[in-house]
Amino acid sequence: MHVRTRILTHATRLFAERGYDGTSVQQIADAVGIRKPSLLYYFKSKDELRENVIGEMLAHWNAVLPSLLLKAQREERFDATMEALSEFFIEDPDRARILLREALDRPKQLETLLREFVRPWIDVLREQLERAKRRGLVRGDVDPEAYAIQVISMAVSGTAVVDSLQTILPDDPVRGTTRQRHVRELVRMARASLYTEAGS
Amino acid sequence: MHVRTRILTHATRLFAERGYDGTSVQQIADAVGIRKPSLLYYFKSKDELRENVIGEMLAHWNAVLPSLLLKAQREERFDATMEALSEFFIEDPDRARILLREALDRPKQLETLLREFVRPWIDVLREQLERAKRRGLVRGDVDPEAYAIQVISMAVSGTAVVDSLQTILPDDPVRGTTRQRHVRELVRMARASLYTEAGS
DNA sequence: CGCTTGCTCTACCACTTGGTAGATATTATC
DNA sequence: GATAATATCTACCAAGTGGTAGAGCAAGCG
Repeated sequence: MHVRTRILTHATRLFAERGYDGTSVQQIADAVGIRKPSLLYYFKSKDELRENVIGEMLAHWNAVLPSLLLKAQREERFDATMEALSEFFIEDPDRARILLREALDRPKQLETLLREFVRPWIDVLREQLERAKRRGLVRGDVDPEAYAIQVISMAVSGTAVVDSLQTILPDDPVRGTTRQRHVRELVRMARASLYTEAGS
Repeated sequence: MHVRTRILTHATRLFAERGYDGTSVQQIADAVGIRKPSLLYYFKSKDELRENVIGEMLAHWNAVLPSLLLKAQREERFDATMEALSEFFIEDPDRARILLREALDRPKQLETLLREFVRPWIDVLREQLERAKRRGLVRGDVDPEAYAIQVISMAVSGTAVVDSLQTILPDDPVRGTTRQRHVRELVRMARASLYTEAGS
């Protein structure tokens, strides 16, 4: 694996764990096993490194999501769309943590990214839901954009903070682990609040 | 207003906005209008200041929540319990932002605080829901703890990141502002996914 | 008055921060 | 083998970090 990639891997992990301001270039260099100026040879500033970490995540988003979402669209299963969206974060909690940190630290910049990378898919989902409403499959009082945001919120923040949840949502012999209980309830709520009797 | 209080106010605002690592003692002192050593006369380290900021929030939690929650309990309206919990954060977004930052930065410490300040109320809620399930008012497949966490997640993270949401959830002449749409959908989802036909 | 207590300040400290200059290797190309 | 491009290093920098020492000063009290 090339040095540049190794830097991105460790930077992603550390930014997710301690945040941008909580991580020094020195610590990242140490983790990779190189000197600080060597790191700054590949990324000429700490900020450029951060942009590339986010860029990598978004590239993966664009590579993975479309096929999942289009499949859900063909099958007219709207909750599957939401599951696919959530799966992206549940699969790697660091993605959720970095996204959440960006939302807190740089809300304006994040808005620009959301416009480009998330908005189009929300539009697709809205059209699906409006059609399904007319056929009586989906509740009439659903606000599609707000619904999508709430489900993604649950997936992102739940995934990001799962480490603090053990006390409140303990492992249970019949209900499963903290994470299993968490995801199962997310899916249950998303479905139950979306479909009419006819639609479910 | 006394100096100590003013320090706490500005520290809360700045920690919420830029995070603990992203805020220097100097910046807080500047905001208050005093010199750095004066600040450190009241709080003998930056970490002690952080602990007091969190302590203030938890004190307010303990002062405000119990009456709201017990009222909801007497009326047997479980969704009102969740609304009361959410209201605490929606009322002041800084609370949500600081809580979320603590969850990301210090998950283990937060777990201890949750055990003391949140767990008891979750237990109250669970008993309410189990009773209501037996009477057929609440869906049998609800996982009470997981449900509570999901609703709080939606309130906290939604409130914390509302500044990034304008693009995806724009103001709408008929549906209202971003925040109104967001809260309305939260309440709708919480209710719709909780009650049976008989219970709603 | 003299003395203490509470508060705010100036001046300073050791250390870390992000970043640069420039020498030195390593590798590929002719 | 000479040369050029790529990569990694040592040594350094100015600025900022959290924190301390201790002087000054005002108010309250005997």
